Amino acid sequence: MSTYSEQLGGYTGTISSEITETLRDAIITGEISQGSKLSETKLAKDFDVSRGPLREAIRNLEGMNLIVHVPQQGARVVTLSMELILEIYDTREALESKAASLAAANMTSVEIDELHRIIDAQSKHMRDNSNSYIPAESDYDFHDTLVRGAKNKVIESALLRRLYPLIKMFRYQHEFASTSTTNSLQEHRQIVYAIEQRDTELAGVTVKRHIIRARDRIERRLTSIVGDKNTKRAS
Amino acid sequence: MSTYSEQLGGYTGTISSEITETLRDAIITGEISQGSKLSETKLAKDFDVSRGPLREAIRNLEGMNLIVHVPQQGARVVTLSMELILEIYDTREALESKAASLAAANMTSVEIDELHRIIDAQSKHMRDNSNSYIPAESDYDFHDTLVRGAKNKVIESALLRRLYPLIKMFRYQHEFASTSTTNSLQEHRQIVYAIEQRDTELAGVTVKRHIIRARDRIERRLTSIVGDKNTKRAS
DNA sequence: TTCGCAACAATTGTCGACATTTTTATAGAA
DNA sequence: TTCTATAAAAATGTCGACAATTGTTGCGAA
Repeated sequence: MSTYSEQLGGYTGTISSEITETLRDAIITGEISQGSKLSETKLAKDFDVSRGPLREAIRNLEGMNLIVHVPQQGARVVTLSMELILEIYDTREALESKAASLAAANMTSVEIDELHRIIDAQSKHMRDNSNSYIPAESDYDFHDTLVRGAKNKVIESALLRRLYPLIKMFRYQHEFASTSTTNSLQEHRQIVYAIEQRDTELAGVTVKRHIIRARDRIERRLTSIVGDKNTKRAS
Repeated sequence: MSTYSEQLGGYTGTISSEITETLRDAIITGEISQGSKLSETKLAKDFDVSRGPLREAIRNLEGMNLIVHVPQQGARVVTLSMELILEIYDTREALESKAASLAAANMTSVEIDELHRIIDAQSKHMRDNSNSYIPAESDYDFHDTLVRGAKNKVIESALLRRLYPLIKMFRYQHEFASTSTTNSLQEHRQIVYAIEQRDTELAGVTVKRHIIRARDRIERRLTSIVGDKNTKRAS
């Protein structure tokens, strides 16, 4: 649950760090709704702390792209428009496919074993609950491990710290919590295969396709609801 | 000079914003040296302000990846190891090639004209000062315009706000301020051509190659100085 | 000498109050 | 009614002081 907040943010002990995590979860789950204003004075009263740590927490959330802070106007929870979601997935496509290439070159055998364990668990889960979905947490585990395996701290923070929170927020609130079943698992297997072969190019294109497919599913699903907004797309 | 800080950060009037810009420039130029500690109390005295705005400024700089902040330990200026520089360029390769693809699809003709103007200026500059280098500012203008043309705010902030400051810092302090001459200009022309043709794929690979070449130049130059550290590479 | 512990100094975290700006509410004129 | 202008209210920005943690220094014991 608090996996990446401990490893990446390094939050320890401080009040602002606890508030950061609490607010983060509240935003991701939608308990604090999209677009709503985060009043410093009000939140300070709610948490019974001074405004100092609260401002720090807001800054932290801004670093996760979960809120947008406008000087002298305050902070608002990000609004997940369809346009933004697609932009996020385009960005993820670029970063995570590169991460996969690097992972194929740099992952240790121990880390590859970890990928196998995750996939096996997913496989078992689907045998047990026939034709079920991959649990969201397990899917995150897979991608987390993949990204960390790239051994590139810049890509890692761009993805795990700045992009994934938004993706989690979207999935949670749109009940995309479950990724599609058989196909995704098969794609995960292909990814691990490519990495195992140390085939950097194959790993890259396989992950790229994996994410493009997710993006397209989302686009189809959202357009069927929202109607036909103009969407831009390339490559 | 303060182009992107006004447009992206939206810093207006506040003390913390001014301090942010001052410190940013001091870090980029090396006036504050890499790895040095940023003491809140000391800096607050230097700027003659309280520690509040200063902490905000430090957070802003953290968002630009220019400093690393460790809770209960303070903030340090980032250290541009060769490893980090190469990671930055790998990340840039992934993001900016994608940005180019999107730009080929989404750029307006006005923006394409802007690219032409920049290139023409670079061309003129090289005719006038025979066999000179492209000025750093002009090179940034080109890439800024390209990235903005993608019409993807997520990629835009990842590049302009979080990655470019580091690149500027590196170039400035290593006197890479000037990019290589004839080749780079020719590559810029190829990029604009691909965008003009609305060829998303070509635009992507052209930019990718452009950045890979820059990365390789840096790697060769740094390894020749530092010696032979193990470097990882894929694709 | 080297290690460990205690007292001290320095730094970061937190707080409450004041200053300034933004927003809202109200009143008056077109 | 609608718009503008003014005043009140609320929110953010900033400050100085205190609390808690970290890092350092110096002494004494093994």
